Amino acid sequence: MTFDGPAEDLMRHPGHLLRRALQAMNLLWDHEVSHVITSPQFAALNALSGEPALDQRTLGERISLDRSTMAEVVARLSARGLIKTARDSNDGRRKTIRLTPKGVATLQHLIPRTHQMTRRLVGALDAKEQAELLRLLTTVVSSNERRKTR
Amino acid sequence: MTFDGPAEDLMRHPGHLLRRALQAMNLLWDHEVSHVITSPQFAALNALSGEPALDQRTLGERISLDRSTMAEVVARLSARGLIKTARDSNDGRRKTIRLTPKGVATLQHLIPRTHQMTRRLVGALDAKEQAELLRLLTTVVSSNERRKTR
DNA sequence: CTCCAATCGTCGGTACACGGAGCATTTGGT
DNA sequence: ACCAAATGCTCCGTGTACCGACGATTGGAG
Repeated sequence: MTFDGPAEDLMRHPGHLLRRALQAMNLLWDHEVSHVITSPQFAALNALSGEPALDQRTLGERISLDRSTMAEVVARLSARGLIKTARDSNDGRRKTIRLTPKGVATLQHLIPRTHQMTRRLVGALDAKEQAELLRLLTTVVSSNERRKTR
Repeated sequence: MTFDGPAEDLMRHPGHLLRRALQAMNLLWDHEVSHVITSPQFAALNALSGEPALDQRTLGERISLDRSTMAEVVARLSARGLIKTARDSNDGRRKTIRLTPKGVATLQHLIPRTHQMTRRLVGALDAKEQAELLRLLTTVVSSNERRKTR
């Protein structure tokens, strides 16, 4: 028995393709959106624009980040002056997080760029295919929803 | 002007969905495949099964990892005794990498588990949709191929 | 044959991403 | 009112992932 190629063709593994696709997205993000604000940071700002004064854990649930990662992202956004944190007066355990005016401005500034980035990312697909990709990914994501965010 | 929700619906951003999908994949990987060998590590072993004695950089190109990350993955696989590295006698800069018997055995052992993991990941889609997802992701990945791996 | 540019690997720095342990605070059951 | 369980955040350890800089080595131009 000889080896003509790898044991598995990774190009047929959705997991591998997802990793590659996300790498491409991150690369495009740096070029087209910002090399300062990352996509998880953008997601956090965006979530706060709809629900101000979220506590850290809930914010993490909204954008699907665990506690540890959320803490780091919050620290960086805070250091950049895009958000402000405060202890919840009703619950001393919680940290409530709010956008600063600078955070709002940054978010508004980046939104068109994210659309441009998306166009480049999926530009090789026609409109129908783009919609289908969105639908399939949404199905995969929601069917694998995490039971519990530690 | 009031805010009824976030400025953007991230569920319509392919980039965000890719991140979520990859998170789901990684979670499944831990449960269904191995919490010791990660998916990039598996990819490396798999690539080596098809092309023994690759140098570190080329191995990275095969599975789409940059030199720094590849170095770390190689170090971990080496520490686990799954690969063996040696200086290339023809080119002192290069490190050639080979699977050990233990590496081959581990790869063979994990392959069925990766398929099981994939079934769970995309199980909510029918066969036709799974094939379509694979096709769309492949198109996105190849249309955003990196020009140069630093 | 001798430099010089290109190349390979390393290292340090930054940023996600997650689990587990630990601490403070809150809450629910009695 | 009290204490135990639950909860929110932090800290630590591990593992991708990438960039820029650096040293060693190679190979080609002159």
